[in-house]
Amino acid sequence: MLKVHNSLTKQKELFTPIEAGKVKLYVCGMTVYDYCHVGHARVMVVFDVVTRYLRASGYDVTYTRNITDIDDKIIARANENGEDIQSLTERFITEMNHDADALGTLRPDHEPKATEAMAEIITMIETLIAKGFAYKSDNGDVYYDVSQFDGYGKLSGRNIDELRSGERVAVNEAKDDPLDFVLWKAAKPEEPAWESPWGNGRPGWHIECSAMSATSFGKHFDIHGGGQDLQFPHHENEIAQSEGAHGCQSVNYWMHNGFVRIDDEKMSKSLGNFFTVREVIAKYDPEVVRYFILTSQYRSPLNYSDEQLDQAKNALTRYYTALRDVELEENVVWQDDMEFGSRFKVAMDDDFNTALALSVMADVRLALNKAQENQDKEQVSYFAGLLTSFGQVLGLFQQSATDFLVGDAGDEDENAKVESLIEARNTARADKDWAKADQVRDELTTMGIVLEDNAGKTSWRRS
RNA sequence: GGCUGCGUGGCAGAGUGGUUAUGCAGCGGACUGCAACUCCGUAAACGCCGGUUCGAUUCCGACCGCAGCCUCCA
Repeated sequence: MLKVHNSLTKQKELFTPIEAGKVKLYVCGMTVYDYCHVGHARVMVVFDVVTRYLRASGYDVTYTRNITDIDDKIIARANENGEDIQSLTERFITEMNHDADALGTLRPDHEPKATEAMAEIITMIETLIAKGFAYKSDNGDVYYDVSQFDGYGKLSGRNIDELRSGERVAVNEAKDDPLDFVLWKAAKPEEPAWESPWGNGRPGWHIECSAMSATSFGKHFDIHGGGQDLQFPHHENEIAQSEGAHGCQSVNYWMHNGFVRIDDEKMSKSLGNFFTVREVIAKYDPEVVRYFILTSQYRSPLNYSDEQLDQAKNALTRYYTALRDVELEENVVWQDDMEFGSRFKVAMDDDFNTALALSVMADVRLALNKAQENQDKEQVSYFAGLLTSFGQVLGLFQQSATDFLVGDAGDEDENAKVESLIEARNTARADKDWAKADQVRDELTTMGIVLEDNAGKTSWRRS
């Protein structure tokens, strides 16, 4: 029985889909004006695992993740670059896909773009105005009238009075109330604009998600996900829009993943303390990054550091070492495994507790290594199959052990050199010329090569 | 200031009212020519102070510390 932590109720709830066997999942994606950083990687990986696990649990999942391809920052960045907006956004969509693929995330089923949802956005704003939830102001902007929506604040756990007393609400003359938020922005000169009943302009940020999720799933869907920082105001506003326009509950389960931190501080663009995915995967195998993300429960903060990445790398190296040169049993179904499989299920059913699930995998690895020592071929291939079966759910072990340990993009010449040095060392060993053998090994160590002598065979990996 | 969450062994990170988390690192041993790999064993923790309880790291309260949101942010 899967339990999901629902931000709306602040507790874990039994997951029951609206339509039996089907899950409609919407996740807020990227604003495409820059490279993805590790925080974005976390959202992508977390909801990739959610999708994989729901599917493994027998649900037919439809996964929609939007792309914000028009907003203030995009316009600003395009101007800075002297670049066309569309060329900027297309460029970073390509880069995002590159990073997402490297991290081993499955593509969402739908990736709607804001600029391609203008008709739906405008229709929804018209509905909100018609129902008295929105008004056009003198400056041509259209605002949402927060006071008209009873449930405002129910997701982020605050009320209108509290918000009003907050010191940091910016004053904007055009609004009836400082808490009102923009649905449609009147065009300024030189800015991209779309025609609308309120004149040329472009949508506010929040409305696109309400429009696109409704287009994907209709008025009511199962899970809405995103980073914790979107809870307020973005998701709060989404609820106000969707429920205002449709007159019914929009989302059953809200899921928010925790932040990635650096030195106990949130990683964010505004603080400038972020690492992009591409700089990290230049140093570490992308799967190491993925493993690192899965070492903590998705709602907990995740502290980023080289030390943590090194730990993840060492752990993953041990898995791949166990899987190396093993003939694995195909089609092992982890759900059929009474011991490890059921423990894995308990872990994942408890709000996708990947940290606990990894500890089950560690036990499988131990069982695999022991079987290896006992030369029990059947057990070895079973546990190897089981391990990769778990790996399917977590998106791990998606490459060959050799590729991970040796590096698939390894330099051919260097690989040949390593092989010949190993051969020379083994000749020396056969002659019991230990000085020579050790000298060769030292040379390899200097090259960053680690040797492992096993059962008359020497394996190697890059350190 | 308001609201929310957190504080576990060297590091990371689960979990529980009374019994081993797990991983990385460490230590001892087996294996090895020596190592590495692997296995076996081992030590080490629940911020502080009260309360509830036969018993609390786990429940309750105060305190201290940290983080996040209240403004764009995954």
